[in-house]
Amino acid sequence: MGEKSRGGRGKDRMARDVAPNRKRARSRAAAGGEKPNLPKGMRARAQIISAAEALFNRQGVDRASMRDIASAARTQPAAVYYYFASKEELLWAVWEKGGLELRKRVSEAIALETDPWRRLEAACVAHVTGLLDWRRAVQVLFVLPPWLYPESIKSRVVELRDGYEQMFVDLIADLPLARDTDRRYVRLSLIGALSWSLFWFKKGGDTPAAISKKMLSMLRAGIDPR
Amino acid sequence: MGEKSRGGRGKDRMARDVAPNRKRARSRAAAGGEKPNLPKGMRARAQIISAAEALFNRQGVDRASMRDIASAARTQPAAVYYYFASKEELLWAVWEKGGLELRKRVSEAIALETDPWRRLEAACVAHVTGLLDWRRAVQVLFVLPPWLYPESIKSRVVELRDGYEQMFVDLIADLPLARDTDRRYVRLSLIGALSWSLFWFKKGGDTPAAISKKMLSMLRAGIDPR
DNA sequence: GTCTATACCGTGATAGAC
DNA sequence: GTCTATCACGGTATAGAC
Repeated sequence: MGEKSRGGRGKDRMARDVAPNRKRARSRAAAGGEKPNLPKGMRARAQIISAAEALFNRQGVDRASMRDIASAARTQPAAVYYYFASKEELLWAVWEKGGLELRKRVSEAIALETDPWRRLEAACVAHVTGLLDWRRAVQVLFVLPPWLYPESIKSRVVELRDGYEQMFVDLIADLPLARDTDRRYVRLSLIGALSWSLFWFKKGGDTPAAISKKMLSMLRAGIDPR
Repeated sequence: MGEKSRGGRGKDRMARDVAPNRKRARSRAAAGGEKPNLPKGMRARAQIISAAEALFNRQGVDRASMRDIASAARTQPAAVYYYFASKEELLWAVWEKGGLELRKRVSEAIALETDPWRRLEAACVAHVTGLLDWRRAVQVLFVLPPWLYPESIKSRVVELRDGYEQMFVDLIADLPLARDTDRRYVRLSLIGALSWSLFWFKKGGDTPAAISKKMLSMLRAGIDPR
């Protein structure tokens, strides 16, 4: 996908931005009924995102073909291209959805606490729980190395991730630490240790919540008995 | 690559194992001259692995085509297939080389130390230094989530990684810790935090060695001043 | 908005001359 | 051992009827 544009005809027609779903939900929304069943277009769109989410995760972005995605969403490839200008845009839609969802989870989790350490713990639990909740999009976002982000959506992805991490920056800023503690490294260590669980987690072992709590408490107390 | 076998004709012809390079280096080696310039075959083989290493890392395994690899190695695609039965076998060769190399680095680093904490620190430094040393194969190995390992080489890859991690298991077993410390989590936290640096490291900031030392000392001492 | 049909082309892999 | 030529497949994307 990146700069290569394999398949498809011609050279680079990726950056087009079709966005047909701008003024969605007119008739029904304007008429009063707000949520009940989504306006047709949005329903299909959501289904496609959901199917893509699952396939991107299971097979990796490159191996999941638009044909497969369409088929899993019970539509035709052409329908997918009606909603998304390209595979990269579809990927962005998946990531955005997942990122915002994870962000919301964390943000709701910390809203319930006031003590800085407990707030951070709640955030960690939400982070890992969200990540490990199988079949969800966030994984791909967190697991793909940044230098492989498709060029056309890179800036948006980076912004999304930065926004997410900012929550942790703030949480760690509130901790009562020694003056010379490097809070940046606290964050990087913590997020690294937690997120790495993606690579080794197996169902049947410790729960995501248990993992987070153990790791945070280790980092908090240290492991050297001195 | 995984279970899908896209491209290529027919269905599944991947698991073949050609290995023409079994009894390499006869004439010259038997004749006495051991190292000077490698027997032709090995030289070409090494060049291909090296090119693949770079491309797999830069573009991701799926986007790096055998054509590109051949071209970067200044050969023809068919020549690549002379040395490697399939792309997956080439990937394995790259990973094996990188994994063994990293292992060697760590193992040499700890040989110089006797104190358990210093040994661990040396290992961490070697680990991160090896990982962040740009253009090197280990990255792909560490960055690709295990569920995306190609089926045909999965067991070998897992074995390679396990062997590597075992060194850390041993190092951590030697630490003088409180009886109730969960050493498994020490390892997972540490390797996670360290390896995650792949995702955020930028040249110009802290060196790999500095990163490792900071992270280890944080985990060792804890961050809560109490 | 959705479907059928298809264009175009890069991919992994092979055959067979040399 | 290496090269030329090519195969068959399936990739992304599109055109145009409905």
